[in-house]
Amino acid sequence: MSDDIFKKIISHAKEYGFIFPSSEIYDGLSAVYDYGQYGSELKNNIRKYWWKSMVQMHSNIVGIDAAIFMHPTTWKASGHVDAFNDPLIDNKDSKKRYRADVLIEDYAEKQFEKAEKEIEKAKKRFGDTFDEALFRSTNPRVLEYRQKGEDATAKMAALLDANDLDGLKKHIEDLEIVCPISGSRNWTDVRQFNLMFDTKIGSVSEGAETIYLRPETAQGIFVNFMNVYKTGRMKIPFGIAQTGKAFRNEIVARQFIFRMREFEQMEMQFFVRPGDEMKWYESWREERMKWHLAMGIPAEKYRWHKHEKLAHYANAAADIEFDFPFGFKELEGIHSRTDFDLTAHQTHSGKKLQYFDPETNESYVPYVVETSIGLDRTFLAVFSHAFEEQTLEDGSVRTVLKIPPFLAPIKVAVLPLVKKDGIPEVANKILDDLREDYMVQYDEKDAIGRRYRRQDAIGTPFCITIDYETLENNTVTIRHRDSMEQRRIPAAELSAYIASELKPKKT
RNA sequence: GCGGAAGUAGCUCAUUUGGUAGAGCGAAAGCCUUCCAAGCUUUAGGUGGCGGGUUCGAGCCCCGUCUUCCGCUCCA
Repeated sequence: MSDDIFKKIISHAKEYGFIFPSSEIYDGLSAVYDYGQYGSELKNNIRKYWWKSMVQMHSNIVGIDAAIFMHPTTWKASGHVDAFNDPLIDNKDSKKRYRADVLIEDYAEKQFEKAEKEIEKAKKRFGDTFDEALFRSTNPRVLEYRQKGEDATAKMAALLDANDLDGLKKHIEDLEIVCPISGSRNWTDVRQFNLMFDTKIGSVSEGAETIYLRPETAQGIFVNFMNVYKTGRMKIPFGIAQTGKAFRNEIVARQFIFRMREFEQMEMQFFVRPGDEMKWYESWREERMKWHLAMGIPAEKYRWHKHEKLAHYANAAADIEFDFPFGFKELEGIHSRTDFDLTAHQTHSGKKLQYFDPETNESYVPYVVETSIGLDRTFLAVFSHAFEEQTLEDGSVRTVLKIPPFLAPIKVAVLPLVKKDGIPEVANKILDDLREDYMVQYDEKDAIGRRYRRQDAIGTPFCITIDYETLENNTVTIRHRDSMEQRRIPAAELSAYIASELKPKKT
């Protein structure tokens, strides 16, 4: 059902110039897409809406545009080099994939549990006279289990450090670890999945250094913290915002533009005094949800998802999920990142990344509350929610994109009712007047009803029609996309009227 | 990456057992029209994903490959 709608949405996106598969004439490139003539407009408008809300509307937030290439140490400090390098292994019978290190850790955990069980059993047997500490340190069974577990993880750590994947596989086989699903020991080789893209910097290939395409934009903000703080006369609390491309070599990339290898993030890192972070975390959660709702999309399409298991850098995290055609999925994350990143960069760079607080007369590494939203995902949220096939009273079907007017790629279509009697000339005059302020389109081909439908299909909120009455009193009709209703207004008032209709909703 | 399904015009699809491709919508040019798709004329657009094999002959059968879609571990 919704699968069907999703397919229609993808087709529509292509057919009307919103999104094309990348390099399609060469059969495309998996999980990479291009934005077409209307798609890039919509995407730009969403980005502008975000930038205005975050930067222009906050006197204590500034924007930057950091490079995609960054010094390789950045990613050691951020934890991405380690966290994004997973050794994976498949069980050939169950077809399940596991992280090799997790399998071994689970095995070790099992050994520890066995040791605890021995202790429990002994407790029951000896009753009150039981000396747990003595038993724990002397019982051969307990010691053996604990030793097994510790050996397993110690050896694993050594193998991981040496990047010895064959050794890791042998280790799993030696420990006789079985797949929890199939129960078999029929394992594939261990393979390393590096989720960061790398490339070489330097024109000569020897001596060239491996660098990564950033997997998140946030680090470009952290490494510029001192620059912005010093040159921008910033006082805590303050934020730094940035939009830009990020790259992840996802193992599976799916669901149209929802998960792409190359995607665009809109992030804001908000620097606060340590201890204040929960207050700001709550406040930004509220503010970000308002931003979504101000697009006029109903609240029931959104929900919160609180993280139980936190990433290595966070002490609180929640996601805004959106009801996509394939279900509720993450759209934006609001994370309290503590001082993890700045402290890590301070350690790795040897440079002080601290804020001097004149009120308390002391320096500290600020805490960070991050808002991080996927631009492509927001695009998909807006687009998929806007897509509608309406059955009208006469039984005809109207395909319409109910994109929030202020985000629509084309704001106004100017349509002469007929192609004669000087009407196109008047229409072109009006078109030129509006072009200065709005993305406009002119169409004189085919019956008027068909032209309306064409504009509906690309989400144009307003169609202006010039008719014979225009020639008499210089008034035109303006048709609203969603209601299909028209009103007649003087041509001179058009620009002001449209401007007032294009404001985002206040919440 | 593994398993399953599928790749024919911009989109949705047809071509019944192999005989060298069609429709609807869409697009373009024009005609007709004073306000909500489907009026008329004309036109463009496909090396049937790509490569190989079987055959007198392959969109259809076989193999390989690429891509997409649906499930699994990662994530914005």
